[in-house]
Amino acid sequence: MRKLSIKDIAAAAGVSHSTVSRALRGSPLLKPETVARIRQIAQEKGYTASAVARSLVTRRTQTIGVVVTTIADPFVAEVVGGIEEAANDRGYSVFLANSNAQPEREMKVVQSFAERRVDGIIVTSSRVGALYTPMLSNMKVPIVLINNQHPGEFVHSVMIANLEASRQAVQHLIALGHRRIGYLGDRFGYQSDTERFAGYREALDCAGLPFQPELVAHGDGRPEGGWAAMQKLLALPERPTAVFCYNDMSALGALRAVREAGLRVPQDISLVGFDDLFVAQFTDPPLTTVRQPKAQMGRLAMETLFELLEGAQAAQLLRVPGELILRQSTAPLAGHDRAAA
Amino acid sequence: MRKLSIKDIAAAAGVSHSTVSRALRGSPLLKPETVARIRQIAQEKGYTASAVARSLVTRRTQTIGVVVTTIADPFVAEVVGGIEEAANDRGYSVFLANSNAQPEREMKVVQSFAERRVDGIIVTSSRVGALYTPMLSNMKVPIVLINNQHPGEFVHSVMIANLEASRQAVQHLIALGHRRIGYLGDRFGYQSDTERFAGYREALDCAGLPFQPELVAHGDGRPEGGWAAMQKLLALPERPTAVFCYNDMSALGALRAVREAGLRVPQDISLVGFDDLFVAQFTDPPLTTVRQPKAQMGRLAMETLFELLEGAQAAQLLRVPGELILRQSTAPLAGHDRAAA
DNA sequence: CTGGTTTATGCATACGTTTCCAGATCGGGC
DNA sequence: GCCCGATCTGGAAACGTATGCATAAACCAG
Repeated sequence: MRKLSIKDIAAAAGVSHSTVSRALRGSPLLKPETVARIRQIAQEKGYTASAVARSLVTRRTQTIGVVVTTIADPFVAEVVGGIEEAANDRGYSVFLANSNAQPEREMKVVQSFAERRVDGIIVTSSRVGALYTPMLSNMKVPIVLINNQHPGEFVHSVMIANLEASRQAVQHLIALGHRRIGYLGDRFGYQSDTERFAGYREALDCAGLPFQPELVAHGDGRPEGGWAAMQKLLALPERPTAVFCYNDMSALGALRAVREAGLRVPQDISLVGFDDLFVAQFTDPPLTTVRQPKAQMGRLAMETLFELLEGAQAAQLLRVPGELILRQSTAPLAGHDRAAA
Repeated sequence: MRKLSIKDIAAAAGVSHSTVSRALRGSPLLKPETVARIRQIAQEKGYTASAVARSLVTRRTQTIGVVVTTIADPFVAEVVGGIEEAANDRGYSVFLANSNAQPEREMKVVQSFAERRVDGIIVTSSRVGALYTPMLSNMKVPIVLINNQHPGEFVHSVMIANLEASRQAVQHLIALGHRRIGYLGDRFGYQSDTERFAGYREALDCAGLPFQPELVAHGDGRPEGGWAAMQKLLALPERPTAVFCYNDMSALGALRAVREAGLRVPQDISLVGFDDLFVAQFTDPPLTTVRQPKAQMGRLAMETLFELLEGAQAAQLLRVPGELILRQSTAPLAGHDRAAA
């Protein structure tokens, strides 16, 4: 038994297939009773319209492609949740594809999106650099990047306000009396690392604290790298009393390194993360961190895409503020009277 | 400038559009040099075939729909990662949709999948019950369920071997000398809860331990519910010395409740979870739990779907084993000599 | 009753592919 | 030189929908 088409139900209703098409789309040209009758019949027969045939003629698929490094990353998953929700609200479906941070794979999935004629594309935390953009921009669909890791002005993007957020985080440490504050960054030179580092520097400058290069260490954005980087900082002749970590994943590793060294957080060392992953609430101690409004960033990206699809102007770059979440991994410097800070 | 079609490049090559179609698909009918020439031209002109037009005639979209409760759930995200990977390996794209555990929304997205003519559907942790299946089965596409929460034989599914895994987890506690072992379950009566509870009972029976109803409490599968349920258990005149939690999320709440009661895990109470979420490695103490091979379950579901798509028989029910991961939230019963167990 | 509007419907075409069938070209055996 | 088969290519129809245009029916004013 073939899937039924508009013609089958046209035959059943004794009208032309154009009439059926109009009835189902709710055209005002038709007599209301005709519309009702046809819909009734379609319903009874269990007819479901073919979006693919529709797309062929309308040249719109009501579909967007989302490429992520890996959906298993909790940060990414929440962003995608926001995207999907916003898309679904407007009748769009989303294609999801993992790039696994491999440029060639990212190209491949974007190619596949092009063949599927998605109306737009959202890319999160792309690590694909300059070679990337020409390809993206010569396909005719609008593209929005979320927390893009390589600077570039040509496309639309929504990003966390890295500099302000990290400045605020470090200022929090300074307010607690800390003077030797480490920065645990990412060794790959991504934009978010660069910007967060800049915020760290700014906070030091504002407080008149000297920048000490030996207090900077680089991980890989994951617990393992954070662990190794933290060990270096702990091995310093004069170790930092507080460390601002590039992201929560690094902070997890850092936390472990501190504990393994027989020290306590926050009594011996204060730790701040970035992202506010779910896990941050459940570490020991719960992690002070900068919250990124992940789902909202997803929604925002989707809404930007909608504006673009409607031919409207859209902001080239949307910066959303982070929020410092105070938990128990930060404490006043031992022997420091907070009021005196 | 319109997107170019097969005809545009046919004109450029001085052949018919049928020939172009064959060249691009790699038909053996064509002279190899013709194929090469046409591909060359298509390449130069930046042609990308339209999957939607193709789908219309082939009646295959090379597309599958995945419906999840919410992609923000880390468990789900990993499963979806496995699905996407397996799909992508074979040239399939995946539509992702959140149901937010609302039946009507789940219906809606499945409807939308039907319109898009997906070749198959995968549903994870569906909480939609019986009313659901007729609809699913009368659309003609194959469906596979992952960890379905309502029993039913009509469709294909892959599930974790709940009973065996939970029996093993509880036996671990028994081996540690525990005798008063609590079960912290889910109050919604899902299949996974039922089965895990059965495993708990079996383990008690095997060890000749009495089942004590007061040692069973129900949460909601999330930290809040686990927290509340654990408080009840702690308030017992004679509290359990170990608790097996239905899932890691509940265990997180339980952990917090224990700590708030001024007790220590595992010295005062041993705790076991289920799922092995990422967070389980980073709690204090790290959580002993049953690992579900999430990505693999996703792959398996996808592969089952492929078999179905090829018209092959496929197992109605695939059970994958869990794996007990020993961490630091379980310890021998205080004053108990393990060797004597 | 007639002619001109308005209203409701049907016809035909287009969207961009795939694929069946027919036709053209070519080489070779007789 | 002719015919046959093999090899390659083109023509045309089909997939299921949307929509511009033509047309039929109904209405109303004169």
